[in-house]
Amino acid sequence: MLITAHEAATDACDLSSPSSSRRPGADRAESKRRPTINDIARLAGVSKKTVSRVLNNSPFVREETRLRVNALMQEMGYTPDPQARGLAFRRSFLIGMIFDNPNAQMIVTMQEGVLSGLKGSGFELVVHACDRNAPDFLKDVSAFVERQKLYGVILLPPISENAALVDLLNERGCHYVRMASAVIDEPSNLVASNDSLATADAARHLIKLGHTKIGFIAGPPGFRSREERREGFLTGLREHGLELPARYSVDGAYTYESGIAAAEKLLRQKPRPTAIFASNDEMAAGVYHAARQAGLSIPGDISVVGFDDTPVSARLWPPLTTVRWPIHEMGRAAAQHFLRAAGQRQPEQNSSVFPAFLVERESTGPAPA
Amino acid sequence: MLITAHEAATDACDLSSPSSSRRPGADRAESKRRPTINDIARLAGVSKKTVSRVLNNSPFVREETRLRVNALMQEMGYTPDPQARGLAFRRSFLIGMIFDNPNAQMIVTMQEGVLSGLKGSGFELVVHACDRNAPDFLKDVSAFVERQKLYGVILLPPISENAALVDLLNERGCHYVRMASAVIDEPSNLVASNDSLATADAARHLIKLGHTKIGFIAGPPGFRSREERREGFLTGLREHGLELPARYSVDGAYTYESGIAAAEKLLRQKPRPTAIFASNDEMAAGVYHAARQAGLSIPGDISVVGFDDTPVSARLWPPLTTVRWPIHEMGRAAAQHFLRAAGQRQPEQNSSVFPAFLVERESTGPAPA
DNA sequence: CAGCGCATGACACCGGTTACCATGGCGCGC
DNA sequence: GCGCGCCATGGTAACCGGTGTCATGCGCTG
Repeated sequence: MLITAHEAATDACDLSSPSSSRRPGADRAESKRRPTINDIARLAGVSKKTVSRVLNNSPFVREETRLRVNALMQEMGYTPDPQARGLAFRRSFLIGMIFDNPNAQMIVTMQEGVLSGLKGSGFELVVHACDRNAPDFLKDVSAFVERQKLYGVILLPPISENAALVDLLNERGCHYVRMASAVIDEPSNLVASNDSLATADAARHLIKLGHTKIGFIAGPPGFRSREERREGFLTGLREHGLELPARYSVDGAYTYESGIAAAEKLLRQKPRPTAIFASNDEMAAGVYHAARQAGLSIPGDISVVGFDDTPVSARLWPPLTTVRWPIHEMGRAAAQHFLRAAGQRQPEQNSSVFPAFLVERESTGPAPA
Repeated sequence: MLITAHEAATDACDLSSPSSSRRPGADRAESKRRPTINDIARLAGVSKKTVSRVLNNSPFVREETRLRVNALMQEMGYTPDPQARGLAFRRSFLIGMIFDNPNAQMIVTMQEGVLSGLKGSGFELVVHACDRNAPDFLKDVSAFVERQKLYGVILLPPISENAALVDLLNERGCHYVRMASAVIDEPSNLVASNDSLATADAARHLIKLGHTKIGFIAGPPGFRSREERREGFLTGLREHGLELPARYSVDGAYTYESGIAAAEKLLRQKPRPTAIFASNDEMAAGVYHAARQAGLSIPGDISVVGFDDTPVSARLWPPLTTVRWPIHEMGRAAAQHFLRAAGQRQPEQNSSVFPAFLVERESTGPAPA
């Protein structure tokens, strides 16, 4: 049963109307009515169609008329009803943000970025959590987009790489932005960071400190970022003639626990690596744990680098050297993508890349002799 | 300018219509139309009004008719258009979550809880960040609620304690739920934890370990949780005949940095406290930092207790003893509050308290001799 | 047979939009 | 100099997809 049960207040036996459970002054109902387009039209002495033209920036309105109508709207505090507008447009003014992601900080930061970009535009942000492994994943998302007639959709990693989902949105003609860790296949409707470059920097940083035995903890399969960070890291190594032997490369799951397990495995290798790059901060925190258990000091015995620059990374001891990517800015960019689509401005620049970069803190130091 | 610019596609010079920038197969427009209430009515051989009655669970529909219509809706994959419904209801089916809160983990967990409670109900969650100190704070929130005709609003701490905002919602007749750290003044429309009880437990825990010189880092003014946690802590102390001398009580700001500063101040006191309670985990992490700088071991030289049980607390070393409050469940409860209002079920139980409790980890130990 | 309750339908309406038409001013051709 | 047609502008009706209001037909009971 998908439908909410609204006992029909009139048809039904009217058991205590929904809204009036506690409303101090419900008598001044008429006076507090929101102004409608008809009110504005009447007061301005024009037709509602003309007001509508003003709202929609139609060029066929005399300047004087436009000014008069705009002033009146301002004065009356008029804002058009998004539902009525959406009904006629066959499209709502809602942006959906769809995610299935363990990284709370990333979600909130992204949200803030999108909201700041959307502020004052009349668009609102609707969040939607989902489970990309559920059998009805596609149906669920599709129903959400369809029902709400979303104006646009923001896909967070890893579901931003779900081809079936992207196809579905394309077919439906729904605006969308994919957030990704690299410019992937088809670069349209994409807001991306360049994880591989930053990760290569991380590798160079370690090499410059004299490390040659470097362990790598990869992300889980299914994440584009896993590949980007891995490739970038290998690139950084190869520049200096280094390779990544299989025994120094372990898979993780982007979780604390998986970071511990991976680090324990790496620390058992002979010779023991003198540095470890973890593909995200959570796993780097796991490396800290494992190093402490093994009685190793950071960075004296072993250097650690993470990725994400979450608050955790600065709370660890010593503070973690990690990679920061500009999530907030990427969120703003996504919002602006939709505003451009709505306002028809510069439709050409609909893809953008935001650089990630290494933040050097105290978890990396010279390789021990 | 509040209004989004939609160049009128017909009136205007039609510069490349908004949506059709890249749509593979746009010809089968008619066949893929979503079924409307009229379609269902026609196929069922009833009027649209009767279909509407079925949708709204009106008791005045013959059982046979209801079944027939329901079956047809199922078969056709019909879902009512929330915009059209909302337009007629003068109320949307959107729940707004309003926050001004630094705690990302809390926001995401709350969101997840709300979403899980809302799932399948037809309601959607719209997030709205705000700045409670901005001059147009009230106007901004009010405009949001008004424009979207929100069905309900969830207020996160600390703005859940903003009396002006609550009044505004009451006047408007808008459903709302306040999230709080205690049952405050008027307990209606409230979902709360009982911070004071859990904090008292924390105090007892430390006392049981032999601590008598206990430092306390309070939250910032303006947060109800500041008072609750403080009161609870004092209660726990007094049960055992202890007091909190002024020199052992410091204000913090719920941030890492403020935790460091507060802890440094406490550690300078003579005699030095052997335990510190920080009113949230971020500040507890700050205490770790200060203790490390002072060359003190946790919990050997000093025990630390936090509050929130954020992921950070388990990543610290040693893992932090802290208080967990069931944010996820509280979010679900908030969602169900609105569903009850919509479905008219048990309208009496519209307030609920969810217990917080101490999670003992390894940052607390016997008081040093 | 009046009167009542249930089940249903006709119709206007929510607040915007589009499609189409009416008007009035102006430039143009004769 | 006058009539015609075009373009800019604004009005009207229908529509988007659901609701509320009220009237109606039916079978019952008293």
